[in-house]
Amino acid sequence: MFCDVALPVPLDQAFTYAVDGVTPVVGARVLVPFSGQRLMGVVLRVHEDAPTDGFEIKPVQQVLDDAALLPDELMKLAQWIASYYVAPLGEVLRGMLPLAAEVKRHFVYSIAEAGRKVLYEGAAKGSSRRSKLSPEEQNREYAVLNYLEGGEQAKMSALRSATGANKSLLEGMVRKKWLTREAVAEERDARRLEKVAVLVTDARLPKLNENQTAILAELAAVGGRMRIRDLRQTLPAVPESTLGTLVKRGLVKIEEVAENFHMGGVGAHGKKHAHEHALNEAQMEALGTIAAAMTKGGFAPHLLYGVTGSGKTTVYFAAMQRALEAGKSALLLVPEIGLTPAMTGQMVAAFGSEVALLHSQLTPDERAEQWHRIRRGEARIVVGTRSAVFAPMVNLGLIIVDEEHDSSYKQEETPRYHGRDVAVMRAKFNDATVVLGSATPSLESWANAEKGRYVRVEMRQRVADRPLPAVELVDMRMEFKETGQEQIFSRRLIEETQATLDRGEQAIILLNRRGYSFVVMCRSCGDKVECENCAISMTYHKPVSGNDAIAQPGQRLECHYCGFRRGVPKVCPKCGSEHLYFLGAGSQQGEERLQEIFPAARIGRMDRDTVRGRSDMERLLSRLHAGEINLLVGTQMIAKGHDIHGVTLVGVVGADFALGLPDFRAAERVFQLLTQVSGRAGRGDLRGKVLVQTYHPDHYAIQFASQHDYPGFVGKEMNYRRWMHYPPNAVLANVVIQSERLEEATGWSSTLGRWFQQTRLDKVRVLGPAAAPIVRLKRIYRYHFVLKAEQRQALGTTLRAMLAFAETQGIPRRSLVVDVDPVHLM
DNA sequence: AGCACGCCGACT
DNA sequence: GTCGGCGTGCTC
Repeated sequence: MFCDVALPVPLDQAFTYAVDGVTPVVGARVLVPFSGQRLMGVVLRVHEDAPTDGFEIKPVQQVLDDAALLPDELMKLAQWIASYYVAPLGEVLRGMLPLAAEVKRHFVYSIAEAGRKVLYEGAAKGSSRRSKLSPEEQNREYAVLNYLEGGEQAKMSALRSATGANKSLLEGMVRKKWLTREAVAEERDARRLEKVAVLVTDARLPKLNENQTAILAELAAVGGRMRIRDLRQTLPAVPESTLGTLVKRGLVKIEEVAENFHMGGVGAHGKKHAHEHALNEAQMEALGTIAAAMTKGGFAPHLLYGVTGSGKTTVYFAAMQRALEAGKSALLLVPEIGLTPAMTGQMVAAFGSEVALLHSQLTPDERAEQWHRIRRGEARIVVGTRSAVFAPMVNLGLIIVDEEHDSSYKQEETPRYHGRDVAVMRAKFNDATVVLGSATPSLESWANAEKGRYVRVEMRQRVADRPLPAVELVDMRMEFKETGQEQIFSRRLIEETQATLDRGEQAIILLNRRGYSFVVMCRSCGDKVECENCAISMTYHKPVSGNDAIAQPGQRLECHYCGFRRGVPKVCPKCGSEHLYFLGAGSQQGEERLQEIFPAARIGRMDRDTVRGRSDMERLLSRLHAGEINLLVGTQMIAKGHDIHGVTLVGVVGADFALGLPDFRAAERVFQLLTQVSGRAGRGDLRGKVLVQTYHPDHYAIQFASQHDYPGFVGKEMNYRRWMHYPPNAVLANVVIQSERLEEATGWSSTLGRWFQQTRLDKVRVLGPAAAPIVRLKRIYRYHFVLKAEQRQALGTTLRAMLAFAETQGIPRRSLVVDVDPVHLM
């Protein structure tokens, strides 16, 4: 018997192993030897076709699961992703399994012939005397040989604690052939165990003392079993030994079970049981459509277009509740869990222990634990970020993708999948209902609804008939003409902010750049201070003292792409001039200016420098809710779904700079950002107002956003996309050729360019090669092609052919990044 | 990717 | 003769 195994290596193929022992099933994990390593892979096929090629067939070392760990539909989904995104299946599967934590990989060492010789013939002879190693290290080597003399294998950690040997010492001994080394990998159960006291029901009750009775009564009261930890808390007066006595007398037994997940750090605050709130008419209608689809069963994709404040979340809750009532499970995808603590808090409040949270801040153990809870059917409501789309749901009935337009659903490393699109495919494989929700749907989803592929559900009104905020545009060109100077904040914005604060209301101001100044420029040569590793201007971060800003880089210039930091140069690094000046205001400078303008305001800042984790976000938001902050400045983080009732003014500064970027999605991005941030205003009883400072007041993205006219925007933007053959009216792939050596990157690019020209491509247009918009990133030079096709199939065929050709040219696979449906072309 | 293997130059 | 640093090529 043989089995084909997908391994987490960047190779587009499966590997065949012999099975001599337990035969694994498809979807089970196996441990196999691979190029001197031991890797965990997933079985794709079990068969009896002896491979014909001349390679050696190694045996499977261990079968880790006796049943398929990945259900059939997830295996299918993995195959689809591998094919659609042109990614190695093994890497796709690795991304699906959280179980990396459960396989420990390490080396074991044992003594070899030469090592014994050294040991027996003594220190005086042989090469060791001439060794460069210090006497101390030589002694360690002997200690290692001594330790292993009996012929046992030992792990590095054991050798380290016994002899003080480190890795390089052991590796050196392997090279001298004193030791042999073998890769091992073993499974471990990532779940923590905890002890549970279980009442033995059929035991005859002997005479008991008070404490013993108390324990038995407590156990009986809660149904016969209880965690020992809880028991101790409930009966603090009863000594610990009493339980032991009961066990000895056969009245209670102790079981070890996998510990239940502890909801660390998520307060179950927020509106309790939001799903029970009365829905308004539009919400009822939306719920009705979704629920009907669930009842009917089968694949049913929906686009829920609801303006900001229309109460989409409430509909999600109610729909998930319906799924539970129908005995199904439901999956809610959100862009970033840490940024919407209210949503997760409400989920936990509403569904309690049925909820599992999956997000990037879980440790591998916690992730594995959640995964198993879901797989066992204990958690039927799952809330998570992108990769939660692979949660091993039991009886999945509903998938909701909140803020489906959000670009954080796109994974920017292999496999470069889009969480929203995978969610739709998953729903298809699972015969489930899928709901894509947004106030600003992506053009792709909108087009799918127009074509009738998705059912469109609309909620055009805010809850409680609150009006959408009035939007006023401030023409910054006029502002400059009239004031004669370049200021961050216009007179109108200052005036309105003052009025808002005077009324005792709150204002938030979006300043969509981090740091203090995002460009340091030389007046003499015009060059900007660039990162050493990237073709990117460095951002100036002003040091602050004392206040609540958290992340303060020690060096003041920072590259936002690779993290490189340096001091502010005294003179221009290129021409030596002393005339360096700082351009462009970021959120940090915005905060400083606002404090100058409004000395009495209680200002908070929300950006990646002040918000690192969920707790920072929660603290800022609760201060805002409590009114401790009445003026909040921040980057687009502030636009994400927060429901702050006291905010009546939203200011937008410099959000339109993106319109100047060479990016076909620029208008869409700006429209989304303006709409989302405007949606933060007027969510309470008071009417909201939005002031947008812009240099492009006539641009359609700005105009339609100011009129809250999504359909108008889409109409215009769709024309442009059609005209230019951009998605959703064409399919796109970005192919980046990268190398640390410029000559390689350009050489390979022109090789591929020639191939594209010579090959008669079927209905695929190739643009390039050209320098990527960021031509150097983290020391790597980048060139790219953009491929456009009418038909997706033609695109896939071309990409695969290109990869095959690249292989014949000796272009390493990892130097080619294939991005299907890219969200940006950087 | 990650590992083995081999070649080279430096050092003893 | 030994050691460590890379470039290359392969992985069932």
